[in-house]
Parts: sequence; structure tokens; C-alpha cells
Amino acid sequence: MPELPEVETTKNGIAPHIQHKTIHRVTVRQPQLRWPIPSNLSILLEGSVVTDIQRRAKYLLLHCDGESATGWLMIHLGMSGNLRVVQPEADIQKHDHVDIAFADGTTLRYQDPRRFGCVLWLGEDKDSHKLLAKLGPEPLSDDFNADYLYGKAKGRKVAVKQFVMNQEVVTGIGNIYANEALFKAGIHPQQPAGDVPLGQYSVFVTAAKSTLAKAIEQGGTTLKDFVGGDGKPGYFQQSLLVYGRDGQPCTQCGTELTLIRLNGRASVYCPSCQPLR
DNA sequence: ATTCTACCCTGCAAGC
DNA sequence: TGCTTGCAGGGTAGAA
Repeated sequence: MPELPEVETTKNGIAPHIQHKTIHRVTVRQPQLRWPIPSNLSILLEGSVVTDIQRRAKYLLLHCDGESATGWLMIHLGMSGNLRVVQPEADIQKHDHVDIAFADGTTLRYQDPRRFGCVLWLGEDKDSHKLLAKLGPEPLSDDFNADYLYGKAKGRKVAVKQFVMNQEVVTGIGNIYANEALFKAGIHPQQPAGDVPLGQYSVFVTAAKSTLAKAIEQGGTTLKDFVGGDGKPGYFQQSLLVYGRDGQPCTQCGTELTLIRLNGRASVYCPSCQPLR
């Protein structure tokens, strides 16, 4: 489910409800996610105050300041996860794996049917954790620019779509937004990354930033089940130009959009607007 | 160093 | 009405 805009939407949705609040009780119903939830999570968190909420790549980071521990709680939504603010009496649904209940009753509830997400404790030095240490720049920051991308791609033979989805190259761009931004830049998804000229990377960077920013404005993309922190779906799916539109005409030229699989991921492109060079 | 393959898990739709 | 197959927003580990 969630790429950067969906995680950002979740962060914006939950932050006003949990910031500066004290964690009263932590309930773990299913600890087996992508990695096991630490068995002492409730001891680490209970009594702590949430002092800061950040997003890095597709990770949500909650700084928890307490007597037994002070550090960062890291949450990833995987493919199918969501994080919502609910009232304590709200019915527990299947796959509601974790509840973080605050002193005023407000409850942060983590649901993830496929359990590809994770809930981990990082301690204070979050940036040295192996899952964060090697991440590339944030796509909406100035560090993500054409010169950087062009230099990083030099000599690489991997398909450009896989290259821009590599979180060590740039974070937050998943399958949907990779398809969309490559289309807007006129780059064939199978083009070897090292063959893409600087000028095209420049267009790509601009397209990626504007696509992500617009998706955040619209509350993310809801294909099936994504909801933000307020439980509401996103609306960006109606703005998708290629993802999920294979077999339909290109919005630019009318050519039928083509579907191929790259690294097992559906890749949709316009053979006429995105020629292989 | 880079690239490829298998794998984690559930739910849903399509095909038989 | 089943049963089987394939696919789905993610990303890692380990092999090649």
C-alpha cells in the first residue's frame, strides 16, 4: 500500500492526536511481523511521552521520552498496513496487531493484514540503525536532484525503474509513483539506468517531486484499503496516468498502454511516449 | 560492487 | 459451490 505520500498522510493524520501525550498501555496481539515486535515493547513505552513524530523514507518515527527508556519507535506499514487514531471502545478487527493507548483514552491502532510491516525500538541513535543507515535522500529535499541521480546511475545497467525504486538511491518512491514519474519524464522503464541522459533525469526529478507533492495534498492513493490516520481514504488514484491503466489509451497520445513485469512488479508505460533509446 | 532469486503473509479476483 | 492460481502499495537476506 503505502509509498511516501501515504506514510506522510498517516503522519499528518495521527500527529495532532498523539503529540505530547503519555502512553498508558501497549497491547500487542500479534508480534510476528516482518521482524518480531520486541517482547518488552510495553515496558519500554508505557509512561513515555511522545515528544516528536517524523517520517524518514516510508518509516514513521515516534520519539518516546520516558523513565525506563528514551528513544525512537519505528513503524513501517509494509504493503497492507495502516495506522489510525481510534476511540478505545472501537471494535478490534482482524489484523489489528498493536494498540498504543494514551492516558486520555486516545488509541493508536496498527493494522497490517499481510504483516510485511514492522514495529521496532531503535533507542536514541536512530540513524545508525541498519534499516535507516543506508537510505538515500528524501525525494522532496534538495539533495534529490538531477546531478545526484545522474552521478549515482553512472555505469549501472539495472533498469531505471528498479533503480529509482531502490531506497538506497532515493527513498519513498514505490511502484505506483515510479510508473507515474517515468511516464511524465518520457523514460522507458527498462532503460538501463546508466544510459539515461542528465536532461531526462532532470525532468524525472521534477516530475517525481510534483507527483509526490500532489499525492500528499490529496491524502495519498487508495487502491484497495489504504486509509490515513483519520480513517479516510486518499484521492490521488483518480489522478493516475499509467498505473493500473494498461490496455487503455495514453492520455498524451492515445497509444495503448503496455504492461510488463520488472522484478515481479507491474510496470505500465506508453510505448510511444516512453521509447527505449 | 551489482544484480538476481526467494521469501515473508493474507485476501481477493479470475479461471476451471 | 468449491478449488487452484496469480497478483497486490514493501523490502531484506543471501546467492550468483
